[in-house]
Amino acid sequence: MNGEFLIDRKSGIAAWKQIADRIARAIDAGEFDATGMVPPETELAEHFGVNRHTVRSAIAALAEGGVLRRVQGRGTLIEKRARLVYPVGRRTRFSEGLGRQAAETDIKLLAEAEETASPLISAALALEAGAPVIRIETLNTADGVPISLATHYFSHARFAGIGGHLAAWHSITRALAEFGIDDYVRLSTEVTARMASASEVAHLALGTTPIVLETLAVNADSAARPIQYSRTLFAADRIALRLDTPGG
Amino acid sequence: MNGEFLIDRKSGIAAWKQIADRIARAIDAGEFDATGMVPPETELAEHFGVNRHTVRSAIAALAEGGVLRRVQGRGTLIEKRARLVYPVGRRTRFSEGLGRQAAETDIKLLAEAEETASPLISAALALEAGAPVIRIETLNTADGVPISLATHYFSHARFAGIGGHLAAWHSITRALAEFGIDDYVRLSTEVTARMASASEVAHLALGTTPIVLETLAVNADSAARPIQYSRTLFAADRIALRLDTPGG
DNA sequence: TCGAATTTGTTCGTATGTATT
DNA sequence: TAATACATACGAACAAATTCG
Repeated sequence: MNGEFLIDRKSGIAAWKQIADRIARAIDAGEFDATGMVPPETELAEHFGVNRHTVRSAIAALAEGGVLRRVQGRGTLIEKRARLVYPVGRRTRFSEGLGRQAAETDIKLLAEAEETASPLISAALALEAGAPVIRIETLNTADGVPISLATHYFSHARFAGIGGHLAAWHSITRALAEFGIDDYVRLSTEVTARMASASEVAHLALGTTPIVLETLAVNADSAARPIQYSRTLFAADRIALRLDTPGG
Repeated sequence: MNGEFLIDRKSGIAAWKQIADRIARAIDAGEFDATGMVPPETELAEHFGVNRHTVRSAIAALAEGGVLRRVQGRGTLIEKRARLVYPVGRRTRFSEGLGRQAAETDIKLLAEAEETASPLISAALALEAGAPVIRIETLNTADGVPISLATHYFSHARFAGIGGHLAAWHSITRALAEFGIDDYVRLSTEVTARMASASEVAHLALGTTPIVLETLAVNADSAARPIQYSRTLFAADRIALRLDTPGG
């Protein structure tokens, strides 16, 4: 947490917010692991070149978000939360991905709708332009904690009624199995990051840093025919994507 | 760009900033591709439920960042800039990755230092705890545009003086070749996202959304011995990572 | 070429929020 | 708690440039 760059007063971001973000990032980087607590308010105030009131506002916001806990007379303690690692590879499945990191994972169906495919989606699914597709929105959780928010597209001609199967099975893999898909593989994954919208913040229960990792992925059946196009949002402060590139 | 979620007045983020972010994201999603311009200020003001001045502040920030261009009497035009796709896989090399997307790439040495390895780095490089390592900071550009900011760690025992070679060759691959490394492969990559620090914003020339994709990667020689541990930051609004999952 | 409509640019003033002392 | 400075946001009016019939 270097002090060479102080607070930008014209950034459109309040000073307390900037300080809260930097404290959160320093915690994330493990800078206070030795003590398990944040430096005293007076010290932070001097470090950032602001008044102690401002530091207190920052800490209050972090305490509100469950990142810190203030104890009068002792200091400001860090509530620990490990970042989960989500493997992305040829056989990516939400239900298996987190493995031992979570006791129980769940996929909840948020919405289902029939649409005509946009050019992007029809290309990804190898459908004719404007072909009917099923859009499915899911919230994926691990031990009750929201992990990701996904939008899936399937060909309507081939997967009519998949929403019902998903709602029953709580598993994409099993819902696809109802249509004779015994196995599927991931063809491609593209990752970007951005600020979350207000509704995404709400669904993913994002805290002080509403940043999401956005993945665009295409899955194919064993005959290499594309069957699923998905856009998935991960809470960036809760999840790291891991790409394993073994073999050779 | 739905209007159901308006502006959060208690978020610590100024209204103009929130609007700027949302306009930027709508542009990114291609919502204004039909006209190539943003709706008129009065319309945006009504849409977001704010005064026209506030919208103007948002647009001013985006214009400053080169996202928009205002023309009196005509409207506010979108400056197009395609997002580059950076492939990440078993044979990831910056000099080759962007391929036809850029005419010329360059790696500039920013700093070199000798350090003792942290537990994380010594584990990644299969070194003894506290072994001396070389830390190298580079700025990687494509056609003059900053793409990524990287910190690389190498064993000092094996790669003493690599900084000089890197400065001379402007290529990690060639610098490693000076030490007899004919080929190397990537073992793993971990991707997260976060807000950029002020110095990172400066190096990467980030605009209104100072979000970076952070990758942690380990490269190994042909004998599968780890030789390089790197942390790389990509400008999230300029780069998408493509995770290659070969085989099957 | 004219003129109305549209859209951005500018300048007042006022009120509120944020941060410091 | 109170005084102060500055950034933010709103409202109204008008100016200047562009478009289009």
